[in-house]
Amino acid sequence: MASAANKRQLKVEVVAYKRQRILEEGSRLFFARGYEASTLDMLADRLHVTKPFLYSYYRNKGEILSAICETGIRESLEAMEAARDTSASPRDMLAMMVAGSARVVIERQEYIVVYQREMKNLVRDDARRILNLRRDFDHLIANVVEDGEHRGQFKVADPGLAAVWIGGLLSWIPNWYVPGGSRSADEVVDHVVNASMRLVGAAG
Amino acid sequence: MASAANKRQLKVEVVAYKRQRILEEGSRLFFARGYEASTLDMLADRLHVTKPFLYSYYRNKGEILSAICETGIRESLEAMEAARDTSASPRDMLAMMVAGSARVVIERQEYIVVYQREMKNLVRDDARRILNLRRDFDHLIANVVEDGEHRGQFKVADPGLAAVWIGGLLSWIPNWYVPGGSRSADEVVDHVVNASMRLVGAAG
DNA sequence: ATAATTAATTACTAGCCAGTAGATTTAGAA
DNA sequence: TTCTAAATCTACTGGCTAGTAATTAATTAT
Repeated sequence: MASAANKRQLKVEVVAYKRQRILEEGSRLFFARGYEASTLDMLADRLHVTKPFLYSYYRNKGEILSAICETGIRESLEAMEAARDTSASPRDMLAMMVAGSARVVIERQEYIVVYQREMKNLVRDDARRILNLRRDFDHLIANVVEDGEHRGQFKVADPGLAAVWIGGLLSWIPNWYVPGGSRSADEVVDHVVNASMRLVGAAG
Repeated sequence: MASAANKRQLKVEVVAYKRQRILEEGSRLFFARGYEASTLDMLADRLHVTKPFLYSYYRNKGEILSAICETGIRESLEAMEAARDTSASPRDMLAMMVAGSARVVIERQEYIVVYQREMKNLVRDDARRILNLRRDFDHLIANVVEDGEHRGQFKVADPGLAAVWIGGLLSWIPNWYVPGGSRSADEVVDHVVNASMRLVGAAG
């Protein structure tokens, strides 16, 4: 039988679920129509609720956007951190990092595209917080590239720049990968990993 | 002394200049604030004119956006076509193509970024017209990559995909090149050319 | 000079939408 | 069942902006 504590716990989960559903539909809507052109009434309709419902889960429209942007970059970052925390060689580690975050980009296309496109609509504080995540992301790549360079596995002029290039490849995926199209997600991941390896001048 | 024909000619040029100035300030404004968040009154203010002035040079806000997007992609395309119309080897031709359009991207950052970000706000016909320019752009790269592959100068699995990657590198420039920053425009062009060469597996 | 035409402005409206106040329904506790 | 609190909805508004009609200013032609 359900104790009071269990019920409280359940309620917390339900709230979290509702917040997540708002982001899910929000990311699809903003992806399809753009942030400014999307109205909260549209978002509410898609969720079969009303606008004030949204306001009891997020303070305002901007907070929904910032949560979407943060989710996209944070999940990519987490995939990279998981790869960093192995003891693989720089070469394998970079491949794992790129593959991991490529999978996030593919799975969360809408979040990533909205993040890139609509960043400019974030209020200053949100923009800074999210920019810092982005910086962490770039540093993670730069560090492993630099490490590989020192160990002679890579051949690059400027590890920081190489990291930016790789970030670019990852961000570019949604521009050409069509879900359900001729290329499978795994193929796409392979291509991105290979392209990254070429960019850092990995032998092979 | 000015003939009637000369005056007519001059007037045509003045109209063209005004239209171009609208695009110039429009691209800066849309770049800085986003298309939807920019109002025509803001744009008019920057040009020291009034909103109805704009309406006598463009039918509506959307037409200004589409002209900006088209300018960005068209100039990049023209730079590529100029390189194609030489008799250079695939390797040199690709380098010239990438360098040429990289220079356009650097010079016209605002146009390019607005094009990428705000494409979704174009009405159907404009979107199609501009997408076709984009296709031409990709095909131009793909053709030279394929040619180089056949002649053994490049080593790629999928020329079409390699073209997309290179397009991605070019589009990514505005995300890290800061005008007046530590890297000169020429350095940036070199980096992009080198990265492109690595992506197509050019020897050397 | 002056009439005619072109260019640009002032002053307005219609519609849209983020955000909110207050009513109503639903769920949980006693 | 009835009472209380939480969740959600109905109904509204204030501000903003694309687009326009009517007017004035500037050019050009006669």
